[in-house]
Amino acid sequence: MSHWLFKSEPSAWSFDQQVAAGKAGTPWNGVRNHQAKLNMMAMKLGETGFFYHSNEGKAVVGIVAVIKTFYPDPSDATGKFGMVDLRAVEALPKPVTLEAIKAEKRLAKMVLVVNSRLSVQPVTAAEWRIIRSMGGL
DNA sequence: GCCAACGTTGGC
DNA sequence: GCCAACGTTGGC
Repeated sequence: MSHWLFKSEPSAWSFDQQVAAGKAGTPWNGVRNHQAKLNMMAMKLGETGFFYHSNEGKAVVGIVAVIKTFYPDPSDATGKFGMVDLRAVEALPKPVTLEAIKAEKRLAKMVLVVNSRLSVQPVTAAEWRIIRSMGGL
């Protein structure tokens, strides 16, 4: 089982909205970056990821699960890009801020730190465990 | 196929 | 609001 990290500006789509969408989930649409696309293509049903609030908050705030694997994004006229469907699993009792992540030496190689612009990122098993525990899970 | 120009993202 | 980093576009 791999783990992932999804970035969203809360003003565009927040974890609260993801929670409100319930078990039916929502498509993670609008990705127009090939590296992010490749990451989504690698996702398997039931895999989990962090939900990260960029710009405002700048913190990992919750956990989501893949409930539908990669399929074409109908809003992409070129037909090159696609999306997966996600549902909220649970919120972190304590959001883990970017500041806290940067301060943790074991997370120095996280994609979030090294390539902050990538919107859909892989997370290693160790990073997953560390951030979950920092978040109070 | 190179690369300059431009647009966007996202931390600060 | 600024600007660095990065991706994309388009002229040559």
